[in-house]
Amino acid sequence: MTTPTTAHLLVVDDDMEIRQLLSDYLQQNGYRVSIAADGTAMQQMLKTANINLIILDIMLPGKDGLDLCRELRATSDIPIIMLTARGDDMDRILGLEMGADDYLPKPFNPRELLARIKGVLRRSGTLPHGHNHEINGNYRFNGWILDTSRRHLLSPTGTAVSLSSAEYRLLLAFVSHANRILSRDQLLDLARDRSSFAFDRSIDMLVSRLRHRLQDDTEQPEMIKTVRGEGYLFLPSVETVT
Amino acid sequence: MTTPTTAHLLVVDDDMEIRQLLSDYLQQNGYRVSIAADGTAMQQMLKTANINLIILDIMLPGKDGLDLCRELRATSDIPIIMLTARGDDMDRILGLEMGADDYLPKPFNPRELLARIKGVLRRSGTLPHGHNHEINGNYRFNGWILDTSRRHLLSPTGTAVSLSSAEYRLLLAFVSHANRILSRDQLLDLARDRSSFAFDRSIDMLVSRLRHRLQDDTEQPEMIKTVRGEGYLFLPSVETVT
DNA sequence: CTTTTTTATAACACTCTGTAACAACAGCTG
DNA sequence: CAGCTGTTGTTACAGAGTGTTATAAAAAAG
Repeated sequence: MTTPTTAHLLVVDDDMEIRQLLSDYLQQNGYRVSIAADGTAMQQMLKTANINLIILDIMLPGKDGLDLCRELRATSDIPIIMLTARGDDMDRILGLEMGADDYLPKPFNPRELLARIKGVLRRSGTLPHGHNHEINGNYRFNGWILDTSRRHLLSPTGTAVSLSSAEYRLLLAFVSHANRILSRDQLLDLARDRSSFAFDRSIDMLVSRLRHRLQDDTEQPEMIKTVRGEGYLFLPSVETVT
Repeated sequence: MTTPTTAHLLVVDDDMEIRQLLSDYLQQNGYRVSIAADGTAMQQMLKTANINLIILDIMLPGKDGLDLCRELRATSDIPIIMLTARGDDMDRILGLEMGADDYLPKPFNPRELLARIKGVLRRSGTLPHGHNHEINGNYRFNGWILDTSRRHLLSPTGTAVSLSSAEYRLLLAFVSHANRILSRDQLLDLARDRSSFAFDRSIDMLVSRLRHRLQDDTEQPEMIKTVRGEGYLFLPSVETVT
């Protein structure tokens, strides 16, 4: 590898040998690498280090990788590459759309892992980690502009649309997690006031109000699509503007 | 279920009633089933029969299920599904660490047990399974376009056709496994909501609804053809578009 | 040709979602 | 402080989505 990189990876696998092997290999290729044996160790690591990408084995003792992946997605946009056993039920896993950014069946060629890591980091724009509400600037989608400094929405025709504070937080959650199915619980985590413990159906109401602001049709949505039994999906491709 | 299988299961449970109930139910669903009341009977059975999968109650007189599981793992790779009391996460964790392949809390829906059995057998490489979904991109067939990022369908004339979630998942299963006969069970695995354990006949209904969306004639199908006794076949050649 | 098996679909039951209406509450104004 | 305004969660109910049952039609078997 010619280009130096400073990305910090976290390898989560219960097999010590694999953990060490991957860690060594990735370090040789210029990455900073931390390791964790299970979900709790992973959460611990995420608190103390600024992780750019997680490599997550789907088979883990206790909570499995799918659960962890879903939980992570509730609060974070850190890219995830899932490792699965070959011959495993990949169809099912992919169908679940847990929000992993890529999948790699074991056993794999280490160079392929490297390629995927590069690809995922490139696609994610190597965003800084953390909760969602940190970007200072504007988001643009379908001609609309969400102004995060003024907490303000501009329609494609340029007129200002006022948003209540809950509507703003919800829209921010959507634009910063676009093209991914978000469950009601995840949306509550992302959009609600810390102090409130709302019934998760209250998100429906908020979505309805936000759709109305965006003049989005429920039946043929251009922006917020309902995925029955799973949650909501923000369709437009979102551009961050500074 | 209709697909024949020759897997040989061993049910280990000290409760005679449960043993008999499970045995009957699993046999009705095409499995060969043997039973054992405790660890010694289990070991005896393993010597005399070629068992493909063990369903093991964690609560047993004498040596309990965890011990048996660990002993088995010392000498054998036979897949194990553990049955335990609901809500006991400790058991689940211990079971998985001891090498169980899956875990099912009692009381359970018998169909869920069937689903787990199928899943474990497939993962263990005993049964074949299909290829992978593409994660991103669109599919084109007969002029139709399935847009996976927006989860909707465009007709040859360019009009948007809305699909329900289940219809979308079924169509995705078809286009990503085109020109292959897919059994009802396979389609259920690929298309069902992960929390539901439906009868395989419910696929018929879904196919019927999807055909209607695609304006496909049942008698002279251009897309979804029925293969009597085997399942369904997606006829068009599918092109993946990015 | 009759019987049996399998499939297509209508009808139904049940679940999930959209939203109107209302209640509770906060902030503002006079 | 009363009264107004806007926000936000809850309740209620209509309507859409989905699995099951029932039944007729089609295909295979006898």
